Amino acid sequence: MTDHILVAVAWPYSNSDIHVGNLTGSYLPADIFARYQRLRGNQVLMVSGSDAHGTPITVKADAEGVTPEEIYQRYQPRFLDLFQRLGLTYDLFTSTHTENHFKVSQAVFLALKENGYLYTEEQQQWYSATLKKFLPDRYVEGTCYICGYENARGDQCDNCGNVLDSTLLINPKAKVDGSKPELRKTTHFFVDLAKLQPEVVKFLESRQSYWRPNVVTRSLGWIKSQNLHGRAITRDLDWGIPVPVEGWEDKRLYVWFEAVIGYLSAPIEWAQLTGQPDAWHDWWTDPKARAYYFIGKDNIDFHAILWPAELIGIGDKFSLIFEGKAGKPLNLPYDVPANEFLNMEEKKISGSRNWAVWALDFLERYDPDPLRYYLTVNMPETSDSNWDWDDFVRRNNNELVATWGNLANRVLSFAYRNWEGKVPVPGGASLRGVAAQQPDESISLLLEQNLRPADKQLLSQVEAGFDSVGKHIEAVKLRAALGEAIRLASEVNAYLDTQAPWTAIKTDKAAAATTIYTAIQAIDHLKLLFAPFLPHTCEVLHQTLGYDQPLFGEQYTETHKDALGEHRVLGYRPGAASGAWAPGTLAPGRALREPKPLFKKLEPSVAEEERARMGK
RNA sequence: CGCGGGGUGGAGCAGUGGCAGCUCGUCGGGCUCAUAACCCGAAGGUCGGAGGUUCGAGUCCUCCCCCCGCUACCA
Repeated sequence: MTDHILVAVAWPYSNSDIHVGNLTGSYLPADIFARYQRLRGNQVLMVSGSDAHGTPITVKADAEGVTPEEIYQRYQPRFLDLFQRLGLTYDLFTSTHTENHFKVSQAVFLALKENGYLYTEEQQQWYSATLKKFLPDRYVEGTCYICGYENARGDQCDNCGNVLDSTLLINPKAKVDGSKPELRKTTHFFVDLAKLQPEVVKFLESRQSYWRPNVVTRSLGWIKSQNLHGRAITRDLDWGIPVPVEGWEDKRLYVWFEAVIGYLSAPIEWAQLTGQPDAWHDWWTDPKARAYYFIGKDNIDFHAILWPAELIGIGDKFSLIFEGKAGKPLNLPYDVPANEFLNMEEKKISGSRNWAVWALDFLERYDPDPLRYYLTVNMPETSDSNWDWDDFVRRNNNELVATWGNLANRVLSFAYRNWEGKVPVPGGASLRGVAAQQPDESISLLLEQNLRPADKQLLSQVEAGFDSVGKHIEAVKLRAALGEAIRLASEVNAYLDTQAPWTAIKTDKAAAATTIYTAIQAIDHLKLLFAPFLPHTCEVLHQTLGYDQPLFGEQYTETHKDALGEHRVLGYRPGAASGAWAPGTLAPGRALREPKPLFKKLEPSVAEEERARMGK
């Protein structure tokens, strides 16, 4: 039975590079989960894209005197480059600045409107006569009406820290040209969250038994303490998605409302690009499909409350509006395994103050798998965690290199040297007498007759890992899952120490052959258990073990044109992917490729150098 | 104030009623195939504090203390 699994990953704002905190918060756990589900044989669709709209991008564009589009086009290729190098296997990583996303978002807006969940209301906002436009709160500065600080921002005072009502600012000035703005009335659409609240609460309560407490208790607590109230979903801007209502040409959909719709628009775009336009329904309207949203804790409200509210409000109207045929309701999130934050050397990561490890920069000096390893064993699954350079070096050297990398290296180089580059035959039968491609039955018989109790015991221990590691990944407990895999590697090291094939080979080569066969078989299993976490090195190991077909498929980038221009996307095609989450049987006599160490040991001085680089 | 998360041997964490565990580090020993890597053993904790429920409590209840978040174009 194969399941349809939507892996929905947080959409990065395309106004800044990605750092290790972003990675461990959402992108990396999503990829580990997706790779595991693919190995399990499930139908995975992992989607995301860059959030090209919203104030952060226009602020940066204005500061540099370029268009928001230019900002987005600058970061998009850097995202794609990073995700390929780190092996984040999005089936589609696109952007919100596509014709498809515009249409899907507008259809969602209209569905909510038709179902009676939207209403309009007048508010007052600052308007600049010189710029001839409304100013977002952040574009207005003035004197704080609470503490008297003269350079307070429209949305918050940096001096007293209070959140401000921008219309009360004293001596307001437009940030761009210093002109004095005036208050004008403007009308906006609001989504009636109060009306949706009972359904949202019901949805959250139905997930309470298995969601992380920091996600579900917090969301329920928040709703019950203050109740949901109407929230504006349009703004007076010119960058973004037009409001699909006559007379509203000067307004755009508010970015908080529109960006999450990417989880729906990206699967639709993916379906179109792969020539099966209806395929997105398998993940979105089949109630058996499960959707997992990988996000950081800052996004919990949007994914656990507001997005479900939008989906509930859409009802079954989306298909009717978007593709002109009656449809079914859209699936609500199955799980939202939000992570807490990763701190940097005990202090909060800050992109603007450059207190961060930038992912692309990191990959200039180190390999991707050690980064994936460290970020996984340190993943902030239950509380904030900490990036520490000493700890990075220690864990790389003492766990990744020593326990797992060294295990593969010591066994494979021993086998390669002593058995003519081949997998030894248990019981020590002559290599010439055993064809490398035997029928499975004769291999089973050979193993049954020649493996000793200790060998069989080790193999069944490691095979149990497919169950135990798998269960942890399914519950999105990735730290525990990887810890379990490392523990199993340690078991194999202990087994080797007991059997001491390096001694046996001098007196009883047959016994040594049985031991090394068993160890290689165990490594072949471990390779799969580690594969979701360490895909690059496991792929190399897979080849060293003599396989020709890769474990995973391949990533690619493409450029697509639509009415808005060009956008570059990242994709994934399974191709010759052959990995499966199940113990295989290693053929005795199979030719190995020359083994090389999978990981590099790092000098302890690395930690000092990296801290110096950060200016600490 | 309130709400949410967290407080477990030197460090980082797991553990929702039944002899307190894991990884790293430390100390001692073994091995020498391996990237001075691997294996075994030991020391080290009154599980933030106080009270309660129970035959039995990190684990449930009550109160208290401490840290983090709920504000930011800073994930």
